[in-house]
Amino acid sequence: MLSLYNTMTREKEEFTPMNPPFAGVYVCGPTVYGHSHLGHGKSYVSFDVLLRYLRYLEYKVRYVQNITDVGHLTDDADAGEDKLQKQARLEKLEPMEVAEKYTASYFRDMDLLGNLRPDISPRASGHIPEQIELVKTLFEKGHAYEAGGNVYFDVSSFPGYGRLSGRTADDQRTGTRVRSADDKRNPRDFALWKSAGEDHILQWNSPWGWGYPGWHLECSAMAMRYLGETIDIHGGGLENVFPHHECEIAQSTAATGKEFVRYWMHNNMVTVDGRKMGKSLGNFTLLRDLYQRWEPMVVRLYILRSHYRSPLDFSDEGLAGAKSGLERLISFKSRLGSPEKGSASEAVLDLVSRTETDFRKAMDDDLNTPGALASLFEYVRAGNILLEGELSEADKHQMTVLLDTLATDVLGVQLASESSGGSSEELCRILGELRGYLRKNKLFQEADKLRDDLSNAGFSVRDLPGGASEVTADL
RNA sequence: GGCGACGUGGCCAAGUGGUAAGGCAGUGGACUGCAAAUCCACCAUUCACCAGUUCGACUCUGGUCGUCGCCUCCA
Repeated sequence: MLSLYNTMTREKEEFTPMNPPFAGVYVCGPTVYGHSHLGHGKSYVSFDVLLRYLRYLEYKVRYVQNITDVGHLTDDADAGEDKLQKQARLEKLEPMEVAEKYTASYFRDMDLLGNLRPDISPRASGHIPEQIELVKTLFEKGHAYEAGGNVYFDVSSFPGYGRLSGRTADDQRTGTRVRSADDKRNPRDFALWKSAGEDHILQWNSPWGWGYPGWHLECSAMAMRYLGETIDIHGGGLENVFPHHECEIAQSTAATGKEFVRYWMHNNMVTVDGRKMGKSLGNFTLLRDLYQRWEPMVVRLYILRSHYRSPLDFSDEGLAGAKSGLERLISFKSRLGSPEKGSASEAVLDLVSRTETDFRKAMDDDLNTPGALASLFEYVRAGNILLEGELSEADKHQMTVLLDTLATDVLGVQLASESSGGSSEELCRILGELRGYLRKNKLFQEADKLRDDLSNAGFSVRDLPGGASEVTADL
């Protein structure tokens, strides 16, 4: 039974969707004004694993993840320039060109990391009518007011405000670091709709004049549009608990009178030397840069080696460890080969079922991926021992199926060495034969030179029992 | 100041009442023409520190120290 840590209750709770087998998942997506960094990677890998595991458990999941292309301001939620517009100015592009550019970049980086595409990736700018409707509803129900062309949510009208983040009314040092907009009745009130000046390119007409939606609004509007008024799981980064998710709860619940989200999930940060990796500190590493030095699957495994609710401290040592681990998994997979299906032996059946049980036990416990990986590595060792002896094709097939299911389908760790696909695979075979021939004829000097040359070119050589050699591309 | 999280071997990281998973690195051995891969063995009497509860605590309670996050935008 899968249990998930719910930020709202601060407890692990058994997960049961509202309408099984269907499950609705909404995850806060990126604001597309820059390339993705490792922090985005950790976040979206974490939720990708959630999705994959839910599907493995045979839930019919609809996964919605927004693309924020409007309304996210550079300062606090009520002031400053639109991030897209600012980036557009810097790059001398249209704001929507910026959005397209970085949306494409985001998907490219996530595809490489092995994240499945969301079922729906709604753009905030494409859902302005839904957002306006939501504001109208809040108006009608007495939760919103207009001031100076702006529309604000009246936090005092919603008693549940602060429950998710544990913040009560007087907690915040308002007015010190946050300069409140003058026309708000209460500093805690947040913008639903902002009136736009002439210099604001991204604007739409509304009952309150030309303007643009507040940042928090889009997630409520789009989540409810595609997943209904109550959604099963809503995920996002820890830093969004307050104010973003708190505001989402307020505006959604106030509008519908129904519970907005049943399980709130938040993933922890990537840190660098113990400090949060983030745009403001400027200490972020772009995924596209990381990929120059490490295979995307190494990065994915690196992320999976820590729990999603723990911080992940960025280090080359960690990445190197992940790389060795990935090589071990790949090597095991390649030892198994591509065997024919059949009926497996009891020993293998036993190992397979034991592994799957351990794996599921870890995953059921709030997606404990380090524990799940441990079960996989134990499986690899046991499997390697079995491979030393006689194994039937059916046995190998059974073991391959399990490895593919757990490592690749559920954890999303691709074990095929794609870089050596196609014609280079053929070349590797020929070079392997050559080394085997040289060794058989005791031409060790030549054989070793071939190995060294291949090594320098990024290929590994492995001599197999029986005199043949195998050449594979390094990660 | 308020809210919250965390502190486990050289590094990373599970475990939350019954006496420390797993990975990486390292050491020794088997195998090998030599390597690599693989396998075997070794690698925390101890879980920041101090009290307390308990037959028993890494695990519960209280305190101390340390680190970090949120309270402005950030996954």
